[in-house]
Amino acid sequence: MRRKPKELTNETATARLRQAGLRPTRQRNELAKLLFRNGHRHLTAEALHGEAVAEGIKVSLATVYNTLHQFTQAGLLLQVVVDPTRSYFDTNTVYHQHFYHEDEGILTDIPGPDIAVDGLPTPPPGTEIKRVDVVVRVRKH
Amino acid sequence: MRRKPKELTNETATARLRQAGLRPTRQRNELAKLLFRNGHRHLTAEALHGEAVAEGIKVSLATVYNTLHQFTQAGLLLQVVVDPTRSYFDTNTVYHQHFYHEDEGILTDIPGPDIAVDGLPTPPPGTEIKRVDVVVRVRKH
DNA sequence: CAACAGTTTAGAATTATTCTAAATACCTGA
DNA sequence: TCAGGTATTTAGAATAATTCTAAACTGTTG
Ligand SMILES: [Mn+2]
Ligand SMILES: [Mn+2]
Ligand SMILES: [Zn+2]
Ligand SMILES: [Zn+2]
Repeated sequence: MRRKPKELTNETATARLRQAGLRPTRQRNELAKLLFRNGHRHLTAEALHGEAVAEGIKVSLATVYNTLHQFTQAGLLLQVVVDPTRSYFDTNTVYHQHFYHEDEGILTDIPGPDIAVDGLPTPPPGTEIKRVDVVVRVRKH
Repeated sequence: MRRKPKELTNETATARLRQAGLRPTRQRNELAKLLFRNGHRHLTAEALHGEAVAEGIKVSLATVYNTLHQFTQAGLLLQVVVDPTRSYFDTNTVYHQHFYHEDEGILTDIPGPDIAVDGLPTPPPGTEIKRVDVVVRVRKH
């Protein structure tokens, strides 16, 4: 049972960008390939930039930030807030929740059936719920 | 049914600091009085500093940061992470969850019986759950 | 009250992130 | 195919929250 390294071809990446309404540039293609090549990922802008540089992809940090935000707006990514010092982006855009490993600064998806949040009250008048985030903070013991 | 303005006396503040193992200085006393004078509060370092200055209390922003962290370590405050651009501190230290009003950048406690999170899996081996945070993000509609 | 450790502070430093505005790359219509 | 226009990229400056430094000050204790 080998995990197939679901490499994105340039064409697939381009198509995905187009249908998200984003012009497929070299940088966006490359970043999309890094982001979506294999399973779900949780990473920071710095981390993605480092990865790109390590693979010889020429892209500036500003573009990585721009791209992550554009992908987020387009629904290709989700931004996750767990640490006051940095932002994480999640390639898994279906509803799910997270473990945050405080020692290592690593986010992982909570597996299994979805977490249920019971006892949610009506939101304050004039407001609507946009999203419910659950973060389970764990530590090595 | 008037809400009594539960002002903290200097003595009460001092006592609270002592039993938290913190030396009761003028700045810590004043900040404690602002923080704990009336109901629960959710505020940023900048906000608390602004409030202090507005009331004529002489204290530097660095001290506000120091104090908020010391109070947090001592268990008098809880830090809440909901916005990647700033940290909130909560004077309500019993287990509870939050609404985050994204438009206004305001945190409020979720009232009523505690939220129940069902379906939490066992944490990854070698780790223990430190805290479960639920943030209900709301927006004006 | 002396003396020391703990605390405060101004200002510099750090870090993540955003902004600017100039150069470059896509895309479309001719 | 290509010119022209717009979107994108980028280096570097700017911003903003927060932390650090090291010198001055203050609470505590004997
Ligand atoms: Mn921050
Ligand atoms: Mn930040
Ligand atoms: Zn995830
Ligand atoms: Zn609260």
